[in-house]
Amino acid sequence: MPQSPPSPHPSRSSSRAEGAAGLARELAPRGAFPAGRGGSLSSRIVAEIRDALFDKRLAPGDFLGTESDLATRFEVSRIVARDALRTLQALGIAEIRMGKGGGARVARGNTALFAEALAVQLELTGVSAEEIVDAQRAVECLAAELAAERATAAERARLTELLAVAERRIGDRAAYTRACRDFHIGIAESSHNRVLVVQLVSLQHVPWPKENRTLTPKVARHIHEVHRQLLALIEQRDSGGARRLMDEHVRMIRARRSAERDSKRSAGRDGRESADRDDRQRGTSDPRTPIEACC
Amino acid sequence: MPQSPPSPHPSRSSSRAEGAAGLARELAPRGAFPAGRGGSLSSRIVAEIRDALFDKRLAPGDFLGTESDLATRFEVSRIVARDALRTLQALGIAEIRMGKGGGARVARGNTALFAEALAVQLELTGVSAEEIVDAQRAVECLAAELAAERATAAERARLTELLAVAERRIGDRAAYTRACRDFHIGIAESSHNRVLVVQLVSLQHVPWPKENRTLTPKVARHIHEVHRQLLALIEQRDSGGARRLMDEHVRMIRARRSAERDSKRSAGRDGRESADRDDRQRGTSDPRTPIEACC
DNA sequence: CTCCCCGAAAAGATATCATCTTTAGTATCT
DNA sequence: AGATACTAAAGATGATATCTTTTCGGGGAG
Repeated sequence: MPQSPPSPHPSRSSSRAEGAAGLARELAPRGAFPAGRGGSLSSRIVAEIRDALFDKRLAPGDFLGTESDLATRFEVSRIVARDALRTLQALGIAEIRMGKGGGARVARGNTALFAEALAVQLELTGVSAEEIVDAQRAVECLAAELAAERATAAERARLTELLAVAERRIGDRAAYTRACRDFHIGIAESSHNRVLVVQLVSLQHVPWPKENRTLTPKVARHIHEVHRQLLALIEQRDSGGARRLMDEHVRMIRARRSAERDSKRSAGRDGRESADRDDRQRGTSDPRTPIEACC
Repeated sequence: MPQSPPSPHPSRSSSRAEGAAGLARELAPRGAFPAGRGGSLSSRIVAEIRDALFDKRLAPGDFLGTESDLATRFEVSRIVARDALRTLQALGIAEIRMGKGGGARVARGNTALFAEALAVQLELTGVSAEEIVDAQRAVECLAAELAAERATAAERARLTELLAVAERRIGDRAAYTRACRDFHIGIAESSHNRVLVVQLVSLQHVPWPKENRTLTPKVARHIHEVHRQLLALIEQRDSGGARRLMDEHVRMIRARRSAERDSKRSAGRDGRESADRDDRQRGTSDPRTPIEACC
């Protein structure tokens, strides 16, 4: 049944032909699992491809083959290859396209996907809002410190722009919260450390976007002032000062959140303002107050 | 140490019957996607279950059903249910068991799985060792600070024990590195912040364990002395001091790693370096210098 | 240049067999 | 009679084969 998998079009789509040709020797099942050491067939394919990635025999953008290709290459059925691709896709390793010229390719880094993975894990672990905000403090303090040391002129200009955008949003709670979050992420990006960016985005992804009730215009103006000072410290390359101010800033956010949570709890069920559509049967002592994206 | 907030042991069979019954009404496809808003059928099932998790209609340990159950409930074929379960499994949301009484259940938080997901993303993004160590600094500094504030007597005793174990391992590089890593993780656990623990474990999972050439007994004794001081500061509840010392400690680790990397490069024989076509970020730096678990 | 058609490939469905795992039940030994 | 060990059945995933449907891309006709 296998209908000539190799060498479809030697001339056109060079990247694809080249990638597929390379894979034929790079990705072939090495050692030919004799008495199958591990679990399922699909998990072996996943392990094989992941190892190839870590060994740099695969790089983002490389063509992995179609379902049929992989099935032929690993001598399994198409469903097994499909299972493996589903897993690789969920892990963010593979991107799959339908239709002619489609197939699986090694994905580029996908921050959003990873952020969701972290969110899931934190949810499953059942962490509290305080734990998340504290971790945010860890990440953002260092981000501010490094941004002060390393931000380029272009990045400083961008932060200035983000700050100006946020100022215009004061008054609109949702919009200001978003602008505020973008400013914080901009600082993380200016740190030239992508790990910090990923961690920060993840943590801000955990709490679903919600209304921020204590974010009055007065509070927003105070936050804006702090952000202005923060940017000034970064422009002065005062890494210690930026770090301290950010520390204080996030501590304040934490305190406001805790207060908000407590007031909500004590206020009880007076006005049915919570847009939660169903009262959770499980939630007697919900440890997880929904918190907002940034400020 | 706090693990699994609710649901200690749901006594299996009851949990299953009850869970399945509950799901019948909790997890049924709501709204009946008329003209399906997006994506494949399996991705809708995944989204449905993930949303149920974030909405707290599902909790770790809940029974999700067998492949056939899901196929029936969502009115799709078993293949689609299977695809969805593959994805949920890869995302760490579901655990799947074979055999009688098997099926899919909502997973407990799985740090190892998540750590690997982070490793994959960092690999795909192509981050440098420096970025990782810097992020480690962010996490560990706050961990030390919070540990000083919150560590219980039992946790302080455990740290003392871990330190003693490490001292006995001086001389054996691999064993000392492991013991050292355990001490650092112990500090993170003493912070009572599971997010920090997850982040730290993830970052230490990224670089695969390797030899640490500059970890001579002399260096190890110096590290041990720093650790001893760190523990003393934690026992004195000097959070600021603990944070500063940890900061300095990780900076030193970073410096040692960079020096190691540089010496390796200058002494290095060739390198099939240029084979990588996409020149990674930030100039030259060899993107993945193998770095060690902890010290 | 646009529209339509065709082919490649994933998405989905159905049927069937293989394998694993738990449970129950029986037989045997003490 | 009771405890242990072996065996069989049931329930579930794992895997294969063979289809139809949907989606995407490209090339050709108007």
